[in-house]
Amino acid sequence: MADYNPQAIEAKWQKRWADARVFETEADPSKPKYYVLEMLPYPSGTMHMGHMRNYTIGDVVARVKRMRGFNVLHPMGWDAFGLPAENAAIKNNTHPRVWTNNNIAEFQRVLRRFGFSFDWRREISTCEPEYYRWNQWFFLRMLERGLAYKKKSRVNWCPKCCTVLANEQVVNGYCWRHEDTLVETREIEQWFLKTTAYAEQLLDDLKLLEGGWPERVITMQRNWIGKSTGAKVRFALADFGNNQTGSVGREGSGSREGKPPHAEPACGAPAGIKSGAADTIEVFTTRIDTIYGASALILAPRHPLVAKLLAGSSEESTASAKLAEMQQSTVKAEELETADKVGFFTGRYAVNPFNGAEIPVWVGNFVLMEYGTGAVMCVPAHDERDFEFATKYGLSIPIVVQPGDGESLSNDPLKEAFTEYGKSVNSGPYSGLTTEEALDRMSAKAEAQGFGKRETVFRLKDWGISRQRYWGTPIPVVYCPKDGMVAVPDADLPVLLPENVKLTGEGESPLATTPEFVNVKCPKCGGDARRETDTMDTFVDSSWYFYRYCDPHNDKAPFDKGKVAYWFTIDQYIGGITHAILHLLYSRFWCKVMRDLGLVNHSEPVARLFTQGMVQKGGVAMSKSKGNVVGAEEMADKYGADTGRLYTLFAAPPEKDLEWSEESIEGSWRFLNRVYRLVERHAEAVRAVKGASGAAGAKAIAPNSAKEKQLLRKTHQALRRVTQDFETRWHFNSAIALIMDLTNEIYAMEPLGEGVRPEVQREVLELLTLMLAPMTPHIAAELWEMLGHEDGQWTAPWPAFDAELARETEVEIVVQVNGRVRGKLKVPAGMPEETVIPLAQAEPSVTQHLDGKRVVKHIFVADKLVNLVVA
RNA sequence: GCGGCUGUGGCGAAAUUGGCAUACGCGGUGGGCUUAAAAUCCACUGGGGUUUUCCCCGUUGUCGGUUCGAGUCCGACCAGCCGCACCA
Repeated sequence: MADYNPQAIEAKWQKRWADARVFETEADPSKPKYYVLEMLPYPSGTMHMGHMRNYTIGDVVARVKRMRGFNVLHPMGWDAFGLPAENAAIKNNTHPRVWTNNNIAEFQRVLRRFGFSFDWRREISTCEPEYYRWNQWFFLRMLERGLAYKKKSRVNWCPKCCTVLANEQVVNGYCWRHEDTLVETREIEQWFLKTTAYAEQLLDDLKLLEGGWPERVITMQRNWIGKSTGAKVRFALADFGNNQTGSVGREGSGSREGKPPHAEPACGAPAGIKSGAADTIEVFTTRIDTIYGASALILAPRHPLVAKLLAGSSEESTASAKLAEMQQSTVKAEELETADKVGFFTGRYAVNPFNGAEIPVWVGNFVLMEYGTGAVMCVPAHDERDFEFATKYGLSIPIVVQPGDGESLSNDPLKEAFTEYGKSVNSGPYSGLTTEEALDRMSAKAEAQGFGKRETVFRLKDWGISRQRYWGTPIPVVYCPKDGMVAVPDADLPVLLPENVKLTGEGESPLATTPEFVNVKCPKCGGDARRETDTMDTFVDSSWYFYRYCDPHNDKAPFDKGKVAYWFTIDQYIGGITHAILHLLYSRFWCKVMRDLGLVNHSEPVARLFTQGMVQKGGVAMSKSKGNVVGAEEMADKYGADTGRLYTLFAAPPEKDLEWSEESIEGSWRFLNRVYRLVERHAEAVRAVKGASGAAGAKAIAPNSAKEKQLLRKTHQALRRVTQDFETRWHFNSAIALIMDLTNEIYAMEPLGEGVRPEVQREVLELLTLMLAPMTPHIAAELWEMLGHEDGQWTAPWPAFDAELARETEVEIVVQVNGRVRGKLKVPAGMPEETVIPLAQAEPSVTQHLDGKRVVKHIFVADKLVNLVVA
């Protein structure tokens, strides 16, 4: 009799699984498939129990599905490019590839020690040319279709990373990697992928994900894409080019009162509208219906027209200083939140194309250059921000919408903006229309007259993928003095990342200082040319990696279409909520591009997404930088992988954060020991039983004593509920509780030798180990073997529970009086209402509560409850 | 401000359709085994009573509603966490 020795058992079974190639799968259209995937890790630091939780959840799903007869694809790989490798390499004076591959080796060792059922033949590493050449290939396809383009633009720049960041990588104005580093803006030429070309689809297709993705993630994506439908409207500038107007001395005082409102012109553009772009200001609005209430136009401080407007204006001298201050104001999120609205009058006026009113043109710090047109019309009565601004600067606040429901707004004074829909008033010919009608007709008018058009704008921006660092995929483009920008031909891929590069971590891209990389012959003319030296954002790597798993060693194409068609879509994707926007949005974009390239036939890559909670210690997520990690390897050394797996499944439901507790983990360890001792105690008797085992598919065993009956009933009841917990809901913690409970029940019936035949013992103990198999596969396999099975447990299907054996023959019925429990009744199951009610009324503990009262009504729930309602 | 999630014992948590709240585990207390300890096995662990295989009371953040019956459904509020945030 040996004690439970997890280290020996785990090593033994991991070897058996590898030797028997249990987890290796091939596409096979004759079998139902199941693709379960955990987000690929970035190989850095040490693997801790936070990582392990993620893979454990996926592994349970993979193993259950395998037992259920599915052909399961469950791969693993490495998100191997990225800045930390480069920074570590600089610090340690080594090469990023060496650092990365060391980490990969360690990560792999730890994952193997936990017995995760990965098909390791499909392992990918994104920093290998056999992988990243396909990043380049995709890039070229996008370039051909205008989905990749280069443009000079104001970009986010992290001074610590020394590189550009995507909008998605800026968190509250700080770098996503450096919480303490403010992102700067710089004007740089860089490459973009046109995610905006798919904005509408990315938004619409979220509907396909409902039910399969967490509502929260769908909402975050919807907000991020940020669709607004409205109209762009051009306002002509009044008197522009002539600074001798009567505007002096009337700054900021709303529209010019002296002029009578223009009558709606019968046809053609209102007076003053010219088609030239230089003297018009275009605004974007979702509420064109409120345009008669506009009392100013407000431009973003960085709006290109501002300087022109100020030149020679009456306000030039004072405004220029204010403008300069505004333009370099902070990007810090916390300060932006609380910042006051500030602005100044430009000295210029614009003409409202609907009524000809001249309204002042202002500059305001709250108007964003990045959204819409960088200019807004200020309608203080019907927009909160405009209201605040107008109140502060004394702009007029005309009411042009009244609430539909009787109560009407009045201007003496208006206390807050009315931003809802209602009825138009003071809006010329549109007065009396509902907001919806006014929106429609006024948009039509603007289009007919040519001074505006309906437009949809998105908050989503194109994805900036250029990075001025070394450790990433080279962008396959060459610049030739004669031919200009030339795409590298497919046949020349991959553009290899050179190995001998001086890494300084400063300023320029390291590739730019590597002549043997930069200097190249032009693919078109053969003359001297220079390579692009930017590398790709690593989110490119992870945008399509899960396709590569289907066909990881293909050197003719990113993947075989047939293989992908078999395995996709991903049935279950598992990862942290941190990737709710970045990775998942880019992946969805990539999928749609691939679909339009004819490579795949679906629009969404991931059918179901599960976001697991984090593992915390001391209330904060485990991370190396916080110094609160529980290393996965220490865990395996101390308790074994099975205990680690069991505990992370048991301590909290998978979607919830889990606070690590060294004390609680002892409970999981004790339980596995308890199961081990139980099986070991009866293994010899069980092995002596001849004939096929029940769990292996033979007919369920018939009990021939009360004790056997009870034991089998408890076992099959547990099996029924555990099956449900695995299949219909992911309640691993309650599944484990049920198995613990069953174990306790069996202990309470010891000695089993008295009154329980060995074949019944076998049935019960086999089912126990099969229920544990997906969660703690090593000990389950060992116990399975101890029970006399020589083939590995991996061939055993998930057992079916026997409804007949699970059926309760005697039930306890709760008797309530006026909803309060007053007694209990032990009766045979299935007893009818007319029999139970008199019994309930006769129950001594109940009669005292009926005492002299009349039962006016009774409720009967079969086998469960009686409620006597008394007056 | 907007959107979402979560509030259950000393702690982590359970409770499929509204039907015995607190399963399972941790921690705690007591006991068996042992020369002793560890390990292990057993019992108890919301409060109170007592005739202890029994009774009473309380209880799921707060207040109200629906219902024979609410942790669960509805409404309002409070607290905490997360996401978005001048998006025109």
